[in-house]
Amino acid sequence: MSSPKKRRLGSRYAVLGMLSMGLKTGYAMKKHVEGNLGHYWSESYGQIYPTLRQLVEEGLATCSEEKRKGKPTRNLYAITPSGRKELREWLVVPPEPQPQRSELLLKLSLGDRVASGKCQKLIRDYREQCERDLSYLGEIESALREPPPKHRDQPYWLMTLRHGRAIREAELAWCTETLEHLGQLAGEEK
Amino acid sequence: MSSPKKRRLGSRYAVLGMLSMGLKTGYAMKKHVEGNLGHYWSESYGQIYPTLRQLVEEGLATCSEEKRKGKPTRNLYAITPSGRKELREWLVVPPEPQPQRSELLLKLSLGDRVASGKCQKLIRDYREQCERDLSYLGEIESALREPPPKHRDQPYWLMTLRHGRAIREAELAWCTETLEHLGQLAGEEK
DNA sequence: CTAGCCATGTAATCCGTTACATGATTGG
DNA sequence: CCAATCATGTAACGGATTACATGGCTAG
Repeated sequence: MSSPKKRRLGSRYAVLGMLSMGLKTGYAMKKHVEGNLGHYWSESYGQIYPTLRQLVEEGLATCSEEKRKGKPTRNLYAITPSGRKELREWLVVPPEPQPQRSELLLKLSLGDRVASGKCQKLIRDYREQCERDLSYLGEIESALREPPPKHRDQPYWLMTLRHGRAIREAELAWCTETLEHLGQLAGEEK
Repeated sequence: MSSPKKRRLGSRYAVLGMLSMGLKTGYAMKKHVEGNLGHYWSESYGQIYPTLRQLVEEGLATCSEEKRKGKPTRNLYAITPSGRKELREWLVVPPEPQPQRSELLLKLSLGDRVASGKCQKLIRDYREQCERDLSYLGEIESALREPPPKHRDQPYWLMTLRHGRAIREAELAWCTETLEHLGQLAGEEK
C-alpha cells in the first residue's frame, strides 16, 4: 500500500530552507544560490518562482506585495510555522545516495581510444578547474569569517565549505597520481 | 550565430563507448553499467534502447537480429567507423563542470534548525555509506585485477576506481572532522 | 543614453527514471 | 511449477535548465 514513490523535491526544500534563513524574494534566493551555495547547490528561476507559489498554496509560506517608490514592486515571502515544521522533518531524513554521473571519468575510462596526450590534457584541465574551485571556496570562506556579527548558520556553512575543500584537494592529488599513470602508459606504448 | 546550445548527450556517448568496448546488446550494457560503472555512471533502459536506435539511424552503429534456438532473439549492435570517429572527437572535449547538488550539504547547512543529535546522525549515516562504497569499490578492483587476460581498458578503469577511493576517503575524513565540530557546537549550546 | 541591476514570471525543451508490458528459457 | 535471468521496448511522469518576455531605476 501507499506505493513508495520516490520524488526528489530538492528544490522545494531548498526554497523552504532559504525562507527559513530570512530571504524574502525569489530574486534574492537566486543570488544567494549563485553566490553562496554554488559549490553544492543550484537553482533556476524556473524552479524558484513556481515553488514559492506552491508553498503559499500549501500554507507553508505567505506572500505579500510590497510597493516601493523608485524601485520595482516585489513579492515578499515568509515561512509559516507549518513550513518550519515540514522543513525540520525533511532535514532529519537521511538523503538516499543520488546516482552521480561523471563525464570526466566516463571519458577517462575510454582513454585508450585517443592519443595519450589528449588524455593528459583532460586531466590537466580538470586539475585547473579544481584549483579555481579552491580559490573560489577560499573567497567565500574569508567573506564568511570576516565580519563580527556571526550568522547563526555560519558554523554549518563552514562545514560545507570544508567539505568542498576536502573533495577538491583529494581530486588534486588524484589528478597528479593519474597524470603519472598516464605517463607510464604512454612510455610502455613505445 | 550558431547559438551555443548546451545539450548534455551523456547517454549517447556512454552507449557509443560501450559499443566501442564490444558490448552488443542493450541488456548487456545495462548490466555493465550496474556492475562496473556504478560508481560514476548510471543508465536506464529508457535511455539505452532509444539511443541505440538513434545511433543506427545516424549511421554510427549497425544492428542485426540474431535468432538463436533455446534463447530469446536479440539485436546485436556494433559501432561503425564514423561512430568511432564521433566518439573520439567527444572524448577530447573537456567536460564542462556539471552543477552538482548535494542533499546532504543542503541539510547540514540548515542544521541549526534541528537538535544537534539529529545532525550527527546524518553524518554518521553518511560515513557508513562511504564505507560501504569503499568496500564495493574494493570488490570491483580485485575482480578487475584477478584474471591474467588484461583488458585493454583495464588501466583506465583502475584510474576511475582510484578516483572513487580518493573521494570516499576524503569524505570519511571530513565526516570525522565534522562530527567533532558538531560535538563542540552541542557543547557550547549548554 | 545605455548598460546593468532589480524583479517577476512562463513556455519549450531536454534529460532521465519508473513502471509497465511481453515472453522465452533454465535451474531448482 | 516457480523464480530468476535473458531480452526488448514504450509511456508516463518528473525535474531542471534555457530562452524568452517585460519593465523600471540608477550610475556612468
